[in-house]
Amino acid sequence: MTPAGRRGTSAALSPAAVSAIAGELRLACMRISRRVRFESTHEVPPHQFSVLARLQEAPRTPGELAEIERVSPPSMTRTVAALVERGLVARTADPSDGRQVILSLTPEARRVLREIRRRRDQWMTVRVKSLTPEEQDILRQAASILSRVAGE
Amino acid sequence: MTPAGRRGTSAALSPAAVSAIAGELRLACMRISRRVRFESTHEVPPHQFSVLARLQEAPRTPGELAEIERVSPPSMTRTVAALVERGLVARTADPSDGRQVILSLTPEARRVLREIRRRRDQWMTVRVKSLTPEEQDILRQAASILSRVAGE
DNA sequence: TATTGTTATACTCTATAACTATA
DNA sequence: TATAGTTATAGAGTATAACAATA
Repeated sequence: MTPAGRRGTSAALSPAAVSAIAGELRLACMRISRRVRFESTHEVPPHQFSVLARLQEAPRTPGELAEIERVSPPSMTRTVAALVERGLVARTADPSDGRQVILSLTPEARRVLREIRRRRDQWMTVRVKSLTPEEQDILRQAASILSRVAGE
Repeated sequence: MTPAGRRGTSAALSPAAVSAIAGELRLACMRISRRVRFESTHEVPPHQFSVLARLQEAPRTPGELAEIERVSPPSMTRTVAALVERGLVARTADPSDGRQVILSLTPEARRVLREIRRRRDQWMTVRVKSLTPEEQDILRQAASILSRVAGE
């Protein structure tokens, strides 16, 4: 009866133990995030990257982007203008509503996004590679749990 | 011979598998970090929080802080001025070198830091609590591995 | 008249260059 | 003369308020 681990079933952890795990995980995630951001921040500033990522999911209007990114419409106008200027975002008129503008990624933007993500993943890949197979296996299982936690 | 997991020993993962795990972990960490930051960002802006955290490690001069935070000395002057104004940082003259200034946290700053960290940890604690004991156990093991990865 | 988006203006954080005080 | 820190000034990003075009 080990305290936990290596078994198909585990005893429930004490609230204090859960808090300790949560605190350590939280801090580790924030540190990793900072390191990764620092690694790839020289191509596109964070707020521009965030908008590009949203537009990769689907074309959107400036108003939608402002709401999603929790930023004011004038700020989004400015950010979008910078991205259009850089040739990363294309503007097209909405055929059914003349007030709206449809924003979408250019091929160049898709290339830039791929490159940034590749570099970010590489930072983490190098570190996971250096772990033992047992540690890698724990992280394999943790990855799907943390994805679920992050997505909630 | 299971592909991986539940055993004391694991087979080495393929490079592609390692990359996939790293990518998923990286993304999850960044999402969690963003959520946590959003949760507690209303007390002190990020750059001020970062300086307070550095000063909690040890009292430092403005120049040291500027170098650590990779920011220009004038920017640090400004950030420090705001923190002094808010009563979170105290300035004392260096007795051995009249050009330098020693910055340290006030008791109020320690209280604010505790409160911010408490709220951040709480966000994560709530989510870890909702997992099964088996999942919690995986995260318990993952936490120490990720801490090591983050600290490198 | 309401909605979408932009322009006008101001505040904050960042930077580089110039300046003051001390070593 | 070199170093620590501040002040002067300018460049992004954010915001609110006012405006133009369309529904």
